Amino acid sequence: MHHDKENLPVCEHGSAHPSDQNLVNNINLPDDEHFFDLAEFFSVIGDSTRIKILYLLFNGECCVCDISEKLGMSMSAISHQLRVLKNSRIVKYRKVGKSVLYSLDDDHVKTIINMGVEHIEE
Amino acid sequence: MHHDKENLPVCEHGSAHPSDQNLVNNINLPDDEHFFDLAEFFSVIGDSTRIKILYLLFNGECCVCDISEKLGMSMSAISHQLRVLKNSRIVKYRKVGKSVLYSLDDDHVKTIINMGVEHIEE
DNA sequence: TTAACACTTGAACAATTATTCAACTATCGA
DNA sequence: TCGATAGTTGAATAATTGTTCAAGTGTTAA
Repeated sequence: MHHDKENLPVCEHGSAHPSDQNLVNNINLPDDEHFFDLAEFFSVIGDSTRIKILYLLFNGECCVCDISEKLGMSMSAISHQLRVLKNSRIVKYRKVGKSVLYSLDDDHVKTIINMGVEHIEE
Repeated sequence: MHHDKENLPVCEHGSAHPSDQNLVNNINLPDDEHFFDLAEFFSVIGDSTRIKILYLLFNGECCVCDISEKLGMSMSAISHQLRVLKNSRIVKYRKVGKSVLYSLDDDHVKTIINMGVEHIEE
């Protein structure tokens, strides 16, 4: 769809790959779905609002109202983002009276985000 | 800019927060810049094409041409994405003759991506 | 039952972004 | 020098996406 095989360049790997065994040609990639799912997971974390929400949830479960108040954003905006997090099974929820309490579904995410912090702080 | 404080709901935390010490109010958030940088880092990883490129680079340095060929995409598209990865200091490069060899700048990223794999595989 | 509250949802709009295309630089071999 | 190769870059386009707005659901207290 977005590419014509005939127009691809043919690299001769002159000085870069001196031997016959070209490393990159020996790699077989996992299927596209694997990369798509992986990219989707990281792009869900890759949003300021959603990272802030997760940061709040590091301290325990929290209702939509409190998150909204703390982040200074509308409940609608937060609710939309919580749905994205829920669909990726990063957060879960339970209903208590009028409130819906959200919490992390998995401690994994906390570890991954903390590694991200280490990277940007170099 | 995108929010009117007066319109925010005032949550009474009835059954959800029985005690006086409302947990969420005691959390003080890092500044926006911190979350912005963190989100940007994850969104750079959160793209199929860029994850594929990084996957190839897990095996060592590679020229733009080979990446382009292996992923079945134009050199221009790959070059654009390599720039994004370079700007986030996720990859580095060196020039050898006509080629430009890219490689991971940091083993950190490999670990983070592998943790992402663990998450999506549950 | 009524009103207020907590939250969700779909549509619309604005902003971001990935790829393509065309033009460009730089290096190498002849 | 000339042509071919490897790569970069800016503009344009199409697709995705975050927030707002308005209207909805369901629960609770009066």
